[in-house]
Amino acid sequence: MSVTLKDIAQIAGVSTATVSKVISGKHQDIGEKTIEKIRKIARELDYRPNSLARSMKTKVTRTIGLIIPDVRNPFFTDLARGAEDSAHERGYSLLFCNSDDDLKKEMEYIDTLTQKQVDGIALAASVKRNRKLEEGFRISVPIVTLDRDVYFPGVRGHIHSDNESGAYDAVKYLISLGHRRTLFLSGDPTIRVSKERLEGYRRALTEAGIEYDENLLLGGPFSFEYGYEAMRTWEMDPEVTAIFCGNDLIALGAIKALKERRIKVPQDISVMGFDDIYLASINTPGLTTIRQPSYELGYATVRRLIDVIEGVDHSDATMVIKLELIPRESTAKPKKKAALG
Amino acid sequence: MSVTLKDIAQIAGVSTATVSKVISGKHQDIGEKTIEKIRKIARELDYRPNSLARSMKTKVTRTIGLIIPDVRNPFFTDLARGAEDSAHERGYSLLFCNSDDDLKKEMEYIDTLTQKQVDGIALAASVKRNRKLEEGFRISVPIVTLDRDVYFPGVRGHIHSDNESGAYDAVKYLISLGHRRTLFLSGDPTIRVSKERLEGYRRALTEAGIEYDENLLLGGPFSFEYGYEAMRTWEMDPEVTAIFCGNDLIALGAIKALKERRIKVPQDISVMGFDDIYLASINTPGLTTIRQPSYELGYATVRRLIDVIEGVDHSDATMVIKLELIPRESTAKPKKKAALG
DNA sequence: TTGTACGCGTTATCAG
DNA sequence: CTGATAACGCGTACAA
Repeated sequence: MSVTLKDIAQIAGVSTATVSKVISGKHQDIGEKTIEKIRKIARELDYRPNSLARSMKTKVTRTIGLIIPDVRNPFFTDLARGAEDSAHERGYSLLFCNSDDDLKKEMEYIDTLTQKQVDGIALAASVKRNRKLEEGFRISVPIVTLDRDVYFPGVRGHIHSDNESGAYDAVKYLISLGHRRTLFLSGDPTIRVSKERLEGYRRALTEAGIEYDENLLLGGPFSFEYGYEAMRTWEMDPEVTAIFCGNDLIALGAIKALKERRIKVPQDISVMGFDDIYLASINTPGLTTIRQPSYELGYATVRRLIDVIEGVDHSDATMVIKLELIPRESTAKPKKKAALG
Repeated sequence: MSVTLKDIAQIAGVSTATVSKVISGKHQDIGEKTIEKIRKIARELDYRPNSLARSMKTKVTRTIGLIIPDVRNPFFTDLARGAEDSAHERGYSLLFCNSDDDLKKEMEYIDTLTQKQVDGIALAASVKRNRKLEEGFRISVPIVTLDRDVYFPGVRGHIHSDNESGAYDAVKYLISLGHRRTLFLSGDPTIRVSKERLEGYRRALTEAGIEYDENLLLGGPFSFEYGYEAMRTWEMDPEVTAIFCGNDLIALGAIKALKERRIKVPQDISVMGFDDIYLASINTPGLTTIRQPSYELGYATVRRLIDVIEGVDHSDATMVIKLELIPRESTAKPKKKAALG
């Protein structure tokens, strides 16, 4: 059995109230000698407060939940770390949940977290939503969502990247290099981030007076394997001189397939990614991409969440993160031949 | 305020004891009608048990801690996911902590976890240990350690990879291809895993009648950057036809530097890694490596931990995981020229 | 300056 | 079959 306040009180010959005050630093009105005595005993007995009991009284656990689809997705790896750092800095612990993009699992996690009395939840929601199901789901703790849309009632904040502008910048950059026909190898086209990126893609085209061609839109999972397969089986279009990918994994898969088909990147075709995961920088060629500050995203989300929890409420409920273009070696001007058709 | 047992009891006109029994399924001796009544009210009020209160009584939180150096290290990314899956399957939640290889931070985390009354801790300890400090550190919860040595008293199990054999297999494989001089680009040579891998390296050499040359041992951080720098500045030794790296990141860095120096992998020089992180498979060329099942390692560690917690004690206190060689394209027979000197 | 007493929400023990 | 009642460890009015 571990040592409790009562034990200390008994040994010191004082009441638990006194000990409690000393331990939790509220000893404005306790005698110097008693303070010292209690501290000494606590040290000797290696006393550790029981957070559970404390939380029962205070209604505060200093624990928050983080729900993400899968840490192994590099985007969420960094995000998770950012979230943990943010929590740790503010003295909170993080309960770690992988939902596998499964709404049911996600809701079960929310349930568990709620029962464990977390002070709040940072939710990178699963892709597949079910509006009906969600709207009937009662949540009693503050939630801040991240990167995806959620219909749970009671969401207290929303943080996401400016996907539209990011995609716009990407395609504009390709156009500025001289690319007129750019394949958009999107991720799952049904989810919001993909739609937003498509918007950006189209805006850049429109602005440059290039007509949108829906044959240049391909979509699939956000994975290396998808990018690889898509480009392995892709029917070459000699006028396409660039590929803009839904994320870096897709881009890296595409590059691998192109290599195998003896199509040189960037000499024959330029490739752009999205996210700027670590692999993007160490790949050969280095991948030109749109950097999503995923660490910062996780960090900011948890900071916001804790602000909400602690009542340091921010006025604006949703926060949009700006993205940045990182030029590397996977993009170049199209060859004259190709450009001329 | 959320609804409690008492609320339900009041409405149902029974005692909290009765409600408690029904809610937690211990109603062998409760009347059918009362059961139904209570269930109905609970449903209508959307009652959620308060885990904190429950844990206070039962002394069990069904929460465990996971301490790793950094999720962003790909090895630990998978390990973390394996750990979470394992915990989730058994109905446990996971408190997620990144120690940054800092013993002090690690001890602080252990402290917090203890106060939060976790049922146990899975610890992938930081590299830099301090025997003296550790041995004075009292820990009251079961700990299972993972991959690294720890001197905390009270450690209840230890799981690690068979590094020596892994390295032995790697070098033996290189030798079987015909390589006689293999550079060992180790990770931090002062830590145990590195020492074990060096042992394996030497054993393979000895067995093949090749003399160990300490000039062929280089060591540094387990990072891409280190591998890159080391090979960028390496003074070419034409007799060295293979490089065995302390982990995959080092290997990938080395390959990048070699590429820049116009040294072809594997034609001019073979490169082997260690770990088999995801990048190893998608890199070009695919990296021959020793697969450490990091997901499984995390999974097994948590399973063991929970077995200890629940008293399903295993007899053997330490478990060694076998490693597997994954041949890919970064290794080949040395060119005749080189082989002939 | 210190102590008393109660409550947080739950479970367990035992008596009815 | 059901219900008081006492814990669990701590914090906090309020009293002394």
